[in-house]
Amino acid sequence: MPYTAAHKQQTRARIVECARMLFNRYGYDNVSIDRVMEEAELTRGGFYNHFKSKEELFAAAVSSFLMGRGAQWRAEAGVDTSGPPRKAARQMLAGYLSRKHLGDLEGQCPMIALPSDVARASAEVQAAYQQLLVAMVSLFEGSLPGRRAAARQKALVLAALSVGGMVLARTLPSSKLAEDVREAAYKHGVKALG
Amino acid sequence: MPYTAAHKQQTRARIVECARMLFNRYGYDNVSIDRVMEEAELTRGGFYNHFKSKEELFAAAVSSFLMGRGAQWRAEAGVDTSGPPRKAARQMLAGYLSRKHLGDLEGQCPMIALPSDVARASAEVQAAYQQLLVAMVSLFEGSLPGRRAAARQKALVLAALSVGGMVLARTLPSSKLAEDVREAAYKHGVKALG
DNA sequence: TGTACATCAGTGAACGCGCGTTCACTGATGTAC
DNA sequence: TGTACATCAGTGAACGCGCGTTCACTGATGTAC
Repeated sequence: MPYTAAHKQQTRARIVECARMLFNRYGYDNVSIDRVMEEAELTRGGFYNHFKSKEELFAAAVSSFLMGRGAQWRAEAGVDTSGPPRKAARQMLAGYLSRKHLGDLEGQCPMIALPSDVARASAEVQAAYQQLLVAMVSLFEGSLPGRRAAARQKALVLAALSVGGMVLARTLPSSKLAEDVREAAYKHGVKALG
Repeated sequence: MPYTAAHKQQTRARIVECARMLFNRYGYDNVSIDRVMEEAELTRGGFYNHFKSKEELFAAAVSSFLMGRGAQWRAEAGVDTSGPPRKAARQMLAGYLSRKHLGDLEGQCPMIALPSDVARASAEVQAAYQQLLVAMVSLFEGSLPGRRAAARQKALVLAALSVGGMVLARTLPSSKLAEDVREAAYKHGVKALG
């Protein structure tokens, strides 16, 4: 067998990572396969050795965030999931709703960058999006005291507030309003986490 | 002057309304000018008699919701802005986070349908989006008692929660989770409104 | 009241361009001997 | 250890197609007489 299996895997991962960054910044429809492959220092023809369609790449790109760039994101934001859950949740909230995260077009969470793109995409892409939400909800839920049902409900609210606040802030023209929304969501979240 | 000014205005309004519905359902990039004009029972060539670019149409489509389809939306949802503000805010919240609104792809609020499209569009489009948010925040803010600053902050949180809850529910595959997010956001909103 | 005219909303062919995908190929590589 | 070979990751030209926009035109209409 020429080329190792690891070599192909690495190439694939490089394509996915480039796609994730470009989709995040420009949106799914505005990024061509050519552009992704060029960014990965490859030529377009090889794309279909790795993916059966552009849509499959989309799912892989969204999905990759959790363990890939998202892990780095958590490290940079100081989110320590091995410590006390309460502390981790507070760190997550602070990092997620930070001004830094708002401005990080390529590194930001795909839940913020791509909601309407995903809403119109295949079930596979939506499933990848759901993974991200489930991870966030679980982190919040695990940090909340009291009965399970109540904690889960509160965690869902915190997730909707976090993603919603950031989506709004990203969508508005850079303005005091955008900053106010982000700030208000953060402050309310901190209070709700306790 | 052949054709009345009103005639041209009406044609323009028809194009904008068709565009709003199509953008809402399929997204800005997935709807061609040809498609919009066809839906409005016109041919593509006439488009540039009314708009200088597709992007200008986008801004008009988002902007049109507030006084156009949005007014109808409020009427159907039983939102009575001429009555007590408290009551109007409760009606708005119930309508906005309703299952019916979630399923209404063409008639839904553009803040839910098009956030990432708008985030990548021109400042004019983003300004139109901001109009919608300002209207919602004002409605909530006016219904909340207490000091202005606190009421405004609470109103921003309610808007982030409402839009965020619906954006997440729309983006997830139709699942229990989507329904849970919508429900949790609604229940928390009701409590926060008081 | 009836008619000729000027206006401009609307038409439809055409433009250059970039898209997702296919395909015959090339050449770097791990393996068998 | 050195070499011939089979594999398949990667190449780049080509495909049909739909896009946003332009433009020379047509013909329905309100107005002047």
